[in-house]
Amino acid sequence: MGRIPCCEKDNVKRGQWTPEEDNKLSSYIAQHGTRNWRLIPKNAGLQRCGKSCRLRWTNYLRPDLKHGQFTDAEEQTIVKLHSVVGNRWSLIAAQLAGRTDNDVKNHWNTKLKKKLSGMGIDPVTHKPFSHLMAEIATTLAPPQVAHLAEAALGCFKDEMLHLLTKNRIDFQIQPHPPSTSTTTAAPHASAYNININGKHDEKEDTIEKIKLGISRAIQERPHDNMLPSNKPWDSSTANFAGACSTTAFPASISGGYHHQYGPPSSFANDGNRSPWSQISICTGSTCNAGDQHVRLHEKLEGGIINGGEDSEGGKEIRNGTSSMFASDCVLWDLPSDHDLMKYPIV
DNA sequence: AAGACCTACAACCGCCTGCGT
DNA sequence: CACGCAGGCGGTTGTAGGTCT
Repeated sequence: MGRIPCCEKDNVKRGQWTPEEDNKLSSYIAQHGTRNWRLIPKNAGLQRCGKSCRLRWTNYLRPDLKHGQFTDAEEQTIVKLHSVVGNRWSLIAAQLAGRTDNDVKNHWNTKLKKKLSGMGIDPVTHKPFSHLMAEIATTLAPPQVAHLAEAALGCFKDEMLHLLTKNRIDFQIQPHPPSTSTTTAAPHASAYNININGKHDEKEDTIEKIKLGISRAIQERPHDNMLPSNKPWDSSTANFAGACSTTAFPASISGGYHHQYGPPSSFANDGNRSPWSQISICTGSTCNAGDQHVRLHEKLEGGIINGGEDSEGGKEIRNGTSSMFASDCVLWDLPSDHDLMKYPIV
């Protein structure tokens, strides 16, 4: 036995709301409030389903809603919370004044997901792709690794291809030049440089390069005992379960979050630094301590985030954002033996 | 200039949960 | 306790407007 529909579908209008309908609904709610959505359309003179009215009101007409662009701080919050609670959009939206779950969900699906992918972070697990590769490599014997790597490739190949081709990034995986790059090369300790050189559209070639990256990751896999046994991505749910029982969960969330993305200061609001650049430099294998870390900050801020061109010819991909270029630092940043362990996940 | 393609966002759908009877 | 209903939620689809070729 199916569920009784919330309204007779024959008599209700669907699709886009007109300004007249909006006015009717708004003025009715202003006078009578939002009790009993089933009656509201009838009483307000609308040929709409009560549910449709409720959605229109909560997602669009409510006077306390913000309609503009999401700010950096809001995006930060979304990513943080998503890393802990997953797709609990209403929970996330509750932490953002004036934003609805629908807003947050749409923003995540259209922008933030791609942004994270572009930075080499898996938007589902919030782990760097290099971490995933390392996990594959450390948990399986060689014959299995090859198969699983293929499967993993299948999982994010499409997304990567989309990013690579849409944004016209040409990934040229090549060994570090022997010594010439000490001052000019990207200051991360990856086994490869990844150049972003403008137009290049050979998908098959790209797939091959990704495959090469995977096999390289397998070859260079760290010893099994080098990966931390307590995986924050596994425990994050548990953290949240505990945190949820209190009302102070945002604090708990921030605690859990920097486990995955680096030191807590990554998210401190220190002036004009883009939170994205900070995330990107602290992801898994990318983050190298000391001078290299500092130089990378300088590089990102001076040469790239400010709209410049870095010394290797890399260009900012999308006007005004650092998101795609951040991928230069982390995407296919293949794990060398101890690279992954430089910033053990506490 | 026109069609194809892409993006962002509004709206819908169906399931789940909680509450009143 | 069972049932029915309203509201909430997350996933998915539709579409308008912008961009690219």
